[in-house]
Amino acid sequence: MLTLKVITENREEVVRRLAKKHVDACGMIDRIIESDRKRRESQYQLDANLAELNRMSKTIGQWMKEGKKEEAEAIRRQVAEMKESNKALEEAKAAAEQAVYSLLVQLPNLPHDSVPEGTGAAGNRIEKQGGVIPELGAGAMPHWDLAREYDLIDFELGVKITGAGFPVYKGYGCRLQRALIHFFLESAREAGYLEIQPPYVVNADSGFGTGQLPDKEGQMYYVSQDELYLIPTAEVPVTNMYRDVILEERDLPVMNVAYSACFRREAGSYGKDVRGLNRLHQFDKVEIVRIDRPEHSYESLREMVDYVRSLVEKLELPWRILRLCGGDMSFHSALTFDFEVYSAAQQRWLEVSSVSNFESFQANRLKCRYRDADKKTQLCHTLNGSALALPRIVAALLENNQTPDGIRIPEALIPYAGFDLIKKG
RNA sequence: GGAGAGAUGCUCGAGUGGUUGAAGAGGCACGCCUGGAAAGCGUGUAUACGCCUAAAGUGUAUCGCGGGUUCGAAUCCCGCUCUCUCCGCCA
Repeated sequence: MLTLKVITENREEVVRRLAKKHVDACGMIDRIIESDRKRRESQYQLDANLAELNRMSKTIGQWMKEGKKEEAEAIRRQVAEMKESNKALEEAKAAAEQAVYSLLVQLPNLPHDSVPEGTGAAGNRIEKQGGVIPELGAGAMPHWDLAREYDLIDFELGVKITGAGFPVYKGYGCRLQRALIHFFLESAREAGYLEIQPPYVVNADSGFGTGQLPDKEGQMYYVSQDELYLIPTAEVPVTNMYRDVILEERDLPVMNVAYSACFRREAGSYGKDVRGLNRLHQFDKVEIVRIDRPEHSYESLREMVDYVRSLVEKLELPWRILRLCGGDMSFHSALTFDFEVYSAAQQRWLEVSSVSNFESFQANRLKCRYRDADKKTQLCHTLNGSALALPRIVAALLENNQTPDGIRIPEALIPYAGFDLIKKG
C-alpha cells in the first residue's frame, strides 16, 4: 500500500499517476486525508489526556506513600471520571485509523513514469526480442499431443487423482522438469542469489504482507482446519521472511532464489488458455526476490531482466520482453516486464516470467525497512521475478524442438538432464 | 494428542503493583588513551504514532499477542500463539 506521507504531500501527482492505471483516486484520497485529520485530532487530545492521567496517578502513588490518604482519594475519583471520557476518544481514533487503512489498501501502486499508456494487453510495448522462430513441418504437434506421444505427461490421470490442472509427469517428463529446476537454481546461485527452501503453506499475516490478501483471496487454496494458505508463488514466503525486519544498508541488495511448487485456483479461466500446460492449478517455478535501497532498485530491476533473458537465450527459445502498460499491470507493481516465449506449434506467445519492481508498496505493508547512512529507518524496495516458471517453458521446448527422431534438448540443459534427445518408448 | 515449564531490549539476564523504556553483564558504535592494537576510561545504543516549519525537544503506546482488574500492570486475572521438557504417534 502507498504511504500516507506520499498521498498527503503529493496529492495531485498521485492522482495524475494513478490515472495511468485507470483509477480515479480523487474522492478516495480526499477521504483518506480527512480520516487522517480526524485521527490526528483524536490522538492529540487522547495523548494529552493520558499524559494528565499518568501525572495524576504518580501523584496518588506519592501521596499514598506519604500517608495523605484523603487527598489521594479525591483525585482518584477525578481520574476515574476522566477515563470514562477517554473511551470516546479511543474509539474515534481507532475508527479513523481503520478508515484510513481500509481506504489505503484499495489504492494501487503508482506506475513508474516509463509505463506506457494503455487499457489492456494491446497497450504493452515490445521492449526487445531475440531468438529464431523455428519452421516446423506439416505434421508438427502441439505439446499436449507430444506429451501423450512420448508419454511425458498424463493429464487425464491427474484429473482422476485430483482434478483438471494437476498433471502427472512421467519418465522423461519428470527428468526434464528436474533438469530445468536444477538449471534455474544453479544459474541463479552463480549470479549471486542465495537459495531458500521455503514452506509451501503460509499464514494469513504472510498473505497480507505480500498483498495476496485481502484482494486475491479467492485465488489461493485455503486449508481451513489450520487457517493456512497454499502459496501461489515462492514470492510469498520468501518476501515475508523480511516482514517486520530492519535491515542494515550494507546487507542490501538482498538476493534470494527459491524453487517451489505453486498453487493457484485460477477461478474464471477457460478455453484455449487452459489447454495442456498453458494454465495449471499446480506448477513448478523458480523465483528470484530482491530487497533493495530505493536509489538502487531500478538498477536491480534491470539486472533481473538481463538475468532472465540469459536463461531463455540459453534455452534457445524465441523470446520477447514486454513493458506492461498501465491497464495490464498488477495492482502492486510500479514497473513490470513480462517475458514471453514462442510456442511454435500453438503459434502463440506464452508468458513465462514477470519481473517487477514494487518500490515501497509491498515493503510498507511488510514493514520491511533498512537503516540508512544517517541511521534513519526507511522503507526498502522489493522486487521479484520468475526465473522461470516451468510449464510453458516445457510447452515451448517440446513444440519447438520436435524432430522426426525425437525431441531435442538444448545444449545448456544437457548436463542437467543427462540426455540430449527424448525418444519414444 | 496428553502433562508440565516458560516467553523481558541486538544477546544473556534481573525485576518488589507506584518516576521501570525497563537494573546488571555482554555485544556494537563513537571519543579519549596508544607509534598501532589490546586492555582501560568515557559517551551512546528500540520502534511506531502525535506536537513543533525542521533540528533540538517533548507527549503517548509497546516487556509474545489480545482482553480484563486497578487511580496506577512487565508484575494480578482470563483467552490465544509460540518455545522447551517428558509421554504417545510418526517420514
